[in-house]
This record gives sequence, C-alpha cells and structure tokens, in this order.
Amino acid sequence: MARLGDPRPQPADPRGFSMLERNEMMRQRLAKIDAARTAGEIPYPNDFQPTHTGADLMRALFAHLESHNPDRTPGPAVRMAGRVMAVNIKGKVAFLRLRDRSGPEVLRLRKEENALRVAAGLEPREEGASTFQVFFQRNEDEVLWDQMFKGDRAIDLGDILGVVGRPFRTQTGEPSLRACLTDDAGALFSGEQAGAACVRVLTKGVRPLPEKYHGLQDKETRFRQRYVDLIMNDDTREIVRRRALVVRGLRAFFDSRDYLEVETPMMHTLLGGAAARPFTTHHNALDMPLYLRIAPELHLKRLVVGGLERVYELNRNFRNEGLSQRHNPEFTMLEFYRAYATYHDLMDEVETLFAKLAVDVTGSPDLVYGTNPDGTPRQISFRAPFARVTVHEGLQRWAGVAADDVNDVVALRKRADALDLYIDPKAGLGKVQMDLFEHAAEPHLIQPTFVMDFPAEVSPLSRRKDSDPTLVDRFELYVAGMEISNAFSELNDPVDQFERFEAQLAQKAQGAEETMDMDLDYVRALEYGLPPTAGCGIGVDRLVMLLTNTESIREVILFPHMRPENRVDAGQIADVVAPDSPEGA
RNA sequence: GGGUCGGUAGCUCAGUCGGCAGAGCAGCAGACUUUUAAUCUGUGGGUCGCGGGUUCGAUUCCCGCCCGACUCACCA
Repeated sequence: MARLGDPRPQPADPRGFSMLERNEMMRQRLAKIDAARTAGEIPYPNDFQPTHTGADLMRALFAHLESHNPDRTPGPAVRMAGRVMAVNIKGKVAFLRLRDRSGPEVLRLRKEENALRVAAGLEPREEGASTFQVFFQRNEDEVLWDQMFKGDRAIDLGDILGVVGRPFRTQTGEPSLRACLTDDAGALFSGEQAGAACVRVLTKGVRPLPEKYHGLQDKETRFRQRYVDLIMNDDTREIVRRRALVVRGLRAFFDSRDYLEVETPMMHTLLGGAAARPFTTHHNALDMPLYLRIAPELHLKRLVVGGLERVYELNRNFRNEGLSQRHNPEFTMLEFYRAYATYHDLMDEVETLFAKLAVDVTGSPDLVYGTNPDGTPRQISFRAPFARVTVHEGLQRWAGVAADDVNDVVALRKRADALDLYIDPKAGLGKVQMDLFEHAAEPHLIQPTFVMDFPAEVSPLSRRKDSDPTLVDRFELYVAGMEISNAFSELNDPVDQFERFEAQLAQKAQGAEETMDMDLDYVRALEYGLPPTAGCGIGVDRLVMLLTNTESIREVILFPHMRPENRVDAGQIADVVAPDSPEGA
C-alpha cells in the first residue's frame, strides 16, 4: 500500500476502498509523519510513560499559589502526556494546552484552587479549562523549538504529545509544566529513551479537530463519532464519569446488602419478563431461532427458587421498538430480587438507594432536572419518603374519574374520549385504566412518586393483592414524568402463574404483539417453591439522565443506536483526492 | 410511519427575492520572551447532501431520494 503522505491518487484497495479520504490539512499532517520517518524517528513511538497527570500537576503546585518564574524549580522533573487542544506561540515562548484523562479532575481542582486563593487574599483565576498548560521557551532548546513549531514536522492541534519538564507557575500564576527545564536530564530517560527530546509527538493527529471555541455541535456527528465528542466536550466526559459513578454506586449498594451479582442469558428461546417486541437472531449449529432478551426477570427468579435469596443483575435488555428521547433499542437495566420482602420493602430500599446515588453523583439529594413550564430550573428532591399514590387515586385526581367509575370501563372510555385520548377498542379494563392513567398522570409525576397497585390484567408476573385479586402488589417509580423503576411482589403460585401465561397466549391469539410466551420451565421452577419475594427493575440510562440533567437517552449512552452511515459502515470511503492535488485529475 | 425544521470550507455559522460563494476559528507565510478563545499583517481552501427537471444560467425554483434534529404515533 502506498505511503499515506503520498499526495498522488491512490489505487483502490482490493477490499474496495482506500484508507483515508484526503483534504489539504490531512495531507499536510500525513506528510509530517513521513518527514519524521525520513529523519530516522519512529513516527508512532510507544516508549513514553507519563509519571503525572494534569491533576497531579495542579496538586503539586497548590503550596505555591502565587506567580513565580524561577530559573530552576526544586523538586523532581516529571513526564506528562496529553492531546494538544490549543497552541499559543508568542515570539520566543510558547503555551500549549494539553488534556489527559484527568481533565474532569482538573476542572474541579481549578475551583478548589480558587477557594484557596481567595482564602489567601489572592484574585481568583479563570475556571473552566479542563486542560493543563505546557510552557516552552525557545532558549531552552532552540533546535527542538524550531522542529516543534516550524518546518516540516511542526506540531498540530490534536497531536498527542509527551513532555518532560518541571511543574511551575507562569508570571500570571497559571499552573504549568515547564518543558525541557531539567537539571538532571540523564535521570529522566534510560535505555532506548536516553537522549530523546523532551517534547515528542507520540501520536500525530491526522484529522483536524473541530473548532476550538464552539467545538463539535452537530448531534449526529457527536453520537456517531463519539471519540471526537469526547475530545472536544467536557460535558460529555462528565456524563461518562457520572454514569460510571452510578454503576459503581449501584453495585456497592447491593453488594453491601448481601445481594449476589449474577449474569443470566442474553439470548432467550422464549419471550418473557416484559411486554415488548423482541429482536430475533438465529443459532446456526442448533438451527433454531433465538430472541435477544427483553428482560432477565424469569431467570433471576429461578435463581431465587434455587436459594440465592438476594440477587441482582446489571446488564442490557433489547426491545424492538421505536426510538425516542427516552428509548434506545438496547438499554441498561438493573433488576434485583429479594426473598422474604414485599413491594413495600422495596419502596423503602429504592428510596434509600436513590437518595444515596444522588449524593454520590451530584453531591446532594436535591438536584435540578430540566425546566419548569415558566422556564426556571426544575428542582427535584430525592429525599425520602417519596410520594405514594395508587393507580385508582391517580385516575380520580388527574384524569377526573369519579370514585365510583374507577372500574367502569364504559365511563373510563368516555373520559378518554373527553381527553382526546385514543385507546385500543380491544383493550380490557386494566389496559384502559393504565392508558388513561399514563396519559393524565405522568405530567404530574415530577417529584419522585411511587405509583402503586396496578391491574392484574397488565401484570402477568405480579402477586395479587390479598384485599383485591383484580389488583397486584406492584409499584412504578416516576421521576420528572419518566418511568424509572418497576417492581412488585412476585407471583409465586404456580397454578395462578400458569393461568396468567394462558391469558397471555389468548391475548396473542387476538392479535396482541407484546405478550409473553408460556414458560413451562418457569412454572416448573415455581412448583418447587419460590419463597415470598419482591423484585424491582431500574432503568439505569434514565437514572443517569436524571443525575446528569440530560433530556435525551442518547446523551447518556456512549454509542446510541443510529442508522448505518453508508460511507463508512459499508466500507466505502471514497477514494477521494482533493481537487487541488498537484497530480490529481 | 406522519408533521415541522435542517444538510453551504476541516469546525461553528451567515448568504444568494436565479447571475464569479462569505465570516470567524483551524491551515499556510510573517511579527511578537508569560499567554488563557492571545493579538496583529498577509494568504490558500467549496460536488452549497444526492439525482432529475425548469432556465441562457440552479447552491437558490420544482420533483424525487438520502441523512439528521424536534415532534406525534409506537413503546412500561
């Protein structure tokens, strides 16, 4: 294959595409890689190991908040690496802004430092940059300076650099790494690295980065090329960090309460555990169809039958449904099951969990999510106890249903018509109740609210209420109008369960698409005896949305589902040669 | 699937009531020894999403298509 820096038109790759499209900037950068190679360097070295991060640099300087500019800074020299986000050459000195993995921490440390500065009677510094600064003075190493900033190997925005130097503050007090300022350089490198330059391009950025001030805005590009989004947008990195905190917090919570984390099959032979359409796939050797799971529920309860009295699984579910701000075809669900508990016990547990996570992730049980109708920030409080309301109460309070009409399907349909809500004519009482409830009540369920006591008809796996067998011991938790969690006391009567599966089959026979299959093995498990158990599912993506104040599920999923990008996904990057190519055309 | 809006330089965007395509940043050349989105001077860069139609002439108007955002439907 031809050298990448070669500006001439490239022959098509046998696989049908050439390696990279080209524009002028990319050709310039590719040529620099060749120039380095020609100069005898390895263009993609892997022998540089940073000793400090940007956050380490900041912390190392906390003892000296004031500006100073010593010729030699005491303390050991350090090695740092990061991507070049800004270059500012001012005559014979240069300021490079680099970012490494500690960017979010750098942001926090800047705030922390300002608090210290104010306490020490100093002016606060600008906050908001997740980068750290490298200071390079030409007279430290004129040959290296010229190589870095002039000529055929000059660094570019987006390059990944390794720098050796000493922490210091510039005249204006900016915490910086002073490149090449080493009085004991011999100790910095050994072996093959001995004599290496103190500023090195570790990886050349061939593609130019988005504009430095506005950054990358286009949502499609942000989701498709998440790597660019992560390079450019601090907010995106913060969401990723918070999501990690949520996942860590969930595991810590359940681990500490003696739950066992388990993994159950992602590929199912039967549909169950939720009302949803599945993705189907095929097992070649067994020549049989398989479903990607829509829920782990039935497997987890089998484990409780087996004596694992407290289990949880944190993993993906797949539902073949439309995409929306709140729906992605694959989404992360935490389900946990606890023997000898009721759905009331789980409400208490969920309250505790959410308050803890809010504090872990945002620092407070009170947070802001979205805006009120008047445009002001909407406050949401995860302080226990959460509001609790039954479906019947909600129908009366928000849908304007008279108490006597709550179970009157004709009256309920009349209300739906009055509210301009279409409900499937084939829907039974329970479905009508829930459609009406969701339509009328959801907009009111802003603060965390447990909606309790659902119709048995729409809850084929839930335990019937002792006081009213048409209802079940079930709750859903709503926050900001979103369903976050669904839980119930589990149905452990195998005969009743068998009959409910039969009812599902009857609904399917009548054309309902989102019904469960008869799962005889599950019934068999119940026949061995499922202890009284309550189980709960928590939509992790939506929970992360709440804790990051994002309105789209695609913001909290690193690679949300997108239509294929034909050009790339089909391996058909055109063999484009820019029209100004000297030998093109 | 329906509705609305959008796709213009590497990025963020403006614009053309049909007549040589614009800015800022990035790039290139230069100045500048402490900048913070550095500044200043000069300068190169375009399949105006794709295809067809109307027209002397289409990036602009018309038709179709592709892609996206929002929204409705669907969907615990």
